[in-house]
Amino acid sequence: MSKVSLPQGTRDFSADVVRKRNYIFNTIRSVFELYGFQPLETPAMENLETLMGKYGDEGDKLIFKILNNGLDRPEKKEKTIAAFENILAGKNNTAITERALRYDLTIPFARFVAMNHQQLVMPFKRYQIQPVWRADRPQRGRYREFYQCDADIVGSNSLINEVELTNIYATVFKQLGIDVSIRINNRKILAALAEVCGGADKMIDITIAIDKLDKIGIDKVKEELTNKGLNESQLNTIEKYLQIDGDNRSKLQKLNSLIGISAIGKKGIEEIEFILNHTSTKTLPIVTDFTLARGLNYYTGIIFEIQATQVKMGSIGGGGRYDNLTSTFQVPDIPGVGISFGVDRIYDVMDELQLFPKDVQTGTQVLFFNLGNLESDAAFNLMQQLRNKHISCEIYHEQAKFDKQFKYADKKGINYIVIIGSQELADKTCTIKNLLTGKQQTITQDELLDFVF
RNA sequence: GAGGUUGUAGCUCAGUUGGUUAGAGUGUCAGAUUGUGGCUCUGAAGGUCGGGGGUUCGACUCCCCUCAAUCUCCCCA
Repeated sequence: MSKVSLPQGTRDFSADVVRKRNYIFNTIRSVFELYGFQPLETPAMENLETLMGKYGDEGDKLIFKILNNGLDRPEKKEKTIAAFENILAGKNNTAITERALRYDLTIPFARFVAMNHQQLVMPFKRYQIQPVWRADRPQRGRYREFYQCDADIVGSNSLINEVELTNIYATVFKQLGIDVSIRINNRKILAALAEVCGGADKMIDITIAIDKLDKIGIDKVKEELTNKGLNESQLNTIEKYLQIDGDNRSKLQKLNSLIGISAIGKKGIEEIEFILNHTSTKTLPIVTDFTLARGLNYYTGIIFEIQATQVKMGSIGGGGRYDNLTSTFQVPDIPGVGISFGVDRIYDVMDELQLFPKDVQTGTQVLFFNLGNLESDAAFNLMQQLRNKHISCEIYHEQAKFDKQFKYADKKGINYIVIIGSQELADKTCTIKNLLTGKQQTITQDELLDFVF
């Protein structure tokens, strides 16, 4: 074992992995652009105070903080020690750390909007594909450095935006070849359930409990809610709510009879109906799921979650509507709605189902054999001309036996080799061989430049 | 943050109740093979057994600590 190592939860990506990941990134990016979203990049680090308090207590603990420089300067000693005592007491102290690594893309985006909202053309549609860092305990599919791909629309309350985002999900996963179900729900419906159960203040407890339904079963959910102080008739309502089934339309009908008396519940149902009416459920795999809650507390309307249907895996995407994105940055509430793609999990799903196209791995297309000084000079010249035609080529790094040069091409997955030896040099020809078919032909050097690889 | 499992060559893994010089397959490199690869054969390199400490005459093996991977909970992508 080597002594050099990687920090916990981080990874190197070798060529074949990078190519496959780029295939996913490029697919997502091109669809974002197709729908009129603009790119945004923000710094790897933010001021600590920008991030703290935005992700809940658990989230705050998982933020990577950056140690200030110059703490060892003698004149700062007293201050540093005092600040360190503060840290030990569980408080933050900017004398020791005032910057932190980006934890997600949403809060930096909110910060950006708060700083620039007067210049931005509203509604502002941005997408962002960058790594984020979390001091989480790594597990399968969970890392301390991973990429997020977000698209958000801010400054508009229109449900057209939700429809567009639903279509983006459908388009991306269709292009990638992954069968998914797009589960949707509405926070307003969850709020109405809490209201009807006589405990509007219990909404958080109720949503956390019912979100676990498929994991722990209905009895455990009821048990958990009893412990939170819900009574028998409230539990009955929730049980009826959880038993709603059928297709999307009949689910909404049953839901309406249960919580339709609540104004906010009616609104929530109407919003979901709007999405269903403006998308084709024949082609889009939209499934209403009233148990869907999603962890982040800032969602206020429609929420999404994407599940791969052929592989057992956590969600590979999610998002929703929020009404108060910028309020914590002293800017009047700007509403928005956004979605996110989990690239690392999408990669795992595609790898398992072997969905990556074969040509993803094509690197160098042509290898020129190196058969001597004069020969390689001629090869060099031709190689540069091919490169000008956007054909990626390389020349073997030294004169060597055929055997070695063939094996090099084989290992690197190069499909064509071009041989220019003394004979070809004299004739101004070259021999080109397709390593997949084994066929070879000798053509003039001029013809090589127009060869279709 | 709590608990469990695992860690031996680049990779996949053997290694007996603690016993002398830790093995195999695969991969790598060289040769058989001086203008036609993938096969075959021969040979070589590659490990202070994740790291540190302890018990012992003696530790890959037993104990403690630590690091990493992985699983469950929590939380999430």
